Amino acid sequence: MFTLSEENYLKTIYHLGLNSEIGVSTNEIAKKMQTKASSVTDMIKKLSDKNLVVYKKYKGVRITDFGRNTAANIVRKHRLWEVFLVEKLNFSWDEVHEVAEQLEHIKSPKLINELDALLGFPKQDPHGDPIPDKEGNYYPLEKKLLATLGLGEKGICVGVNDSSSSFLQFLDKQKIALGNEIKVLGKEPFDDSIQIQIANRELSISNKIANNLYIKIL
Amino acid sequence: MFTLSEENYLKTIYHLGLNSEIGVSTNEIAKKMQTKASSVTDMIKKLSDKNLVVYKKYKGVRITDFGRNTAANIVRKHRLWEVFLVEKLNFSWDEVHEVAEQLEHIKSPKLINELDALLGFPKQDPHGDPIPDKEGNYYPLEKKLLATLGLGEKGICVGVNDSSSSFLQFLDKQKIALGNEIKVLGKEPFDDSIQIQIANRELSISNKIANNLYIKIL
DNA sequence: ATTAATTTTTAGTCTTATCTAAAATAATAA
DNA sequence: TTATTATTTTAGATAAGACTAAAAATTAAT
Repeated sequence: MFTLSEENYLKTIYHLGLNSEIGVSTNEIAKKMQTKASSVTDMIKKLSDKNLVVYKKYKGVRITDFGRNTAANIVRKHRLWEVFLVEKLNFSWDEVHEVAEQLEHIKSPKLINELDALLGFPKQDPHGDPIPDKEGNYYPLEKKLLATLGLGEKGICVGVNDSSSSFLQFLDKQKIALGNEIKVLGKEPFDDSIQIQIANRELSISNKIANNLYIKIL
Repeated sequence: MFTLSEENYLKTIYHLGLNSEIGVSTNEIAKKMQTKASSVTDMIKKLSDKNLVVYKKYKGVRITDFGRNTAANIVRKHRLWEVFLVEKLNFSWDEVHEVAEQLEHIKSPKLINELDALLGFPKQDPHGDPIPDKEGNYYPLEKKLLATLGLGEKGICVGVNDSSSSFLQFLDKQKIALGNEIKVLGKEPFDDSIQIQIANRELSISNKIANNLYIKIL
């Protein structure tokens, strides 16, 4: 199978390539992985030898169908473990990532299928991100950034764009959780802040926050 | 912290040293780890540098208090994961070892403490082996090998000596499980087999089996 | 108490995954 | 279009963990 390092590089290439038609550049990968471009070139060759990516010198990499499938399976494991940690082990949503980064590399098909069943076959992780099925397919929710909603629009909080601890902890402090209903009461042109109603409270939300919260329109 | 390899060597040294006063030999470790004596010597030096073992050239190693504590913590994780796999994920007791070997290296104190709570703070793993507490202490059950019981003696099946898949699958097939009450009906001098009563059935058990089943005397 | 056999260690090599520095290629600007 | 800048690759080095073969130390046997 694949080494820890190979899996981590593949996952990064998978995420970086999701919304782009062209290849993923060496520097992009290096930045995301906090490593050097030369290390990336080395690893890319290994991934290419294993048919996980297609590599053309100086032209970046593109993931293959096999690679995409393999990566989606790692993402599936990561997100299922995140659900487990929150639902069964009382982790908060800002604590799960680091541990899931370790757990996603455990090799046992039975383990992950049984875990899926134990959790009731969840479709989203604690941050609202979709969990791929066994075939690597997933169905992203229809969602918009809070910042793009118009005055008076209503929706349900379904995910975050930024999963950093500081952002998630901010949401906890403001008692904003996935599933909450939100209505836009006002938009302030001066600083692009937004006034919202959430669970019978009124809050003023900065533009930065509004650009990192996903809403499903009702 | 410690690498995967360091943890695996330490665990082996811990287990090999449990019932002996003298040091553990290089060859013993190599045999158990399925590796070469020279690799063991290399690793022993690393463990010694990290104060996990005391090493004297040609004299084998002894684990330190710090090493014993570290090893017991890995064993604690291994056995808690085994309980989880059996109790929550429908693994059978012959399937758990391989996966637990991976899971035992996950680093997260919160994870293991919450897992312990989720499982109801179990004291034994699915094979009847004791689970060390956070301080590395554990309390082995008073137990005897079935082969050593006298005629008419009764007890409860509390553990296995051999955890190989083939032995565990044999027990499953014979419907012998931990917790079952067993009574010795007869002992056959010719082949040292034993006649037992278990859950209203009578069985003839070979000496080899009887030497791998632990019984708590009633 | 030497010799022989076994165990353990050392020395040197290999692979994986990293890095730095330099060379090669591609992209951009004058 | 040529020169400059940025990106990417290559070459060579390093560290961890493993191996083989040979040397050294210990143990066993005559």
